[in-house]
Amino acid sequence: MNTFNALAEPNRRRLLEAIRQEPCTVNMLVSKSGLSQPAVSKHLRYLREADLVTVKPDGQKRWYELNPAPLKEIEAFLEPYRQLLSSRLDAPEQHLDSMKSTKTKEIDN
Amino acid sequence: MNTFNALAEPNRRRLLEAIRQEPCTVNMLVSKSGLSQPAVSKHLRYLREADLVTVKPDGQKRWYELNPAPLKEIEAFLEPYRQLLSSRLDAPEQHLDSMKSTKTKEIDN
DNA sequence: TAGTTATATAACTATATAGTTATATTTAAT
DNA sequence: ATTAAATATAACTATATAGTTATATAACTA
Repeated sequence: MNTFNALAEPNRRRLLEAIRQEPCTVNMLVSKSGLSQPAVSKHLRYLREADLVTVKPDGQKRWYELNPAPLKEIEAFLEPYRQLLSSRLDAPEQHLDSMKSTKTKEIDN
Repeated sequence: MNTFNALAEPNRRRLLEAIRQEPCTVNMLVSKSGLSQPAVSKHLRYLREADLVTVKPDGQKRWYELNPAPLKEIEAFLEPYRQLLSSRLDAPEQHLDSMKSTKTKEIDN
């Protein structure tokens, strides 16, 4: 599981958010997320595979901690888009191509 | 298709990269990517659904252009990780006591 | 020792999706 | 009018994966 895929799943992002705030055991994450224990364990496996978390065994508990390093890849990907984001973006919603429900195709070329 | 999912697929990231550099027609993207035309069209559909690209019809051609706005969501997600990235990252592997200063540790089980 | 707790994993189901080939649709060219 | 070109989509296959329930494993506890 790579970084992008690991972040693609919303529950996984939430789990990572929880782990970012403080190291968590599986049961803590079960409580915080409302997911079943196997579901959490499975997500944690993917997060481990993506190297986004590390595990510290402590008796029966496993403390999951954040490893933000792989997020550099996302940062790197986003980097070239950043100036476009800041220049184009702050101007509120210029993209008038919302021809979602209308068939009026505002084509000008 | 949401932003995270749209970026999860490597070919789709490559297509977006190409479109970022210059507006592209489908055939241009087929050439650049080596994917089949239906595969490209399918990826473009997801990118459209994620609002990451817009289309400008021009005769039989469709010019696909970048809309970076949805990337703000990724930026927002990454934001809280950014200081961790810069501080922890260069120094390899010592994130043991990252919670001892301000965090209340609420171990409840 | 027996039972309980914490976590992981196996087996399964259901869904999403990346690719394919074939075809439809629209526009351009003859 | 035909034909060709550009693109989209349908139908299909194969794979990944998010969830489930049941079970395995290891560590604690009485």
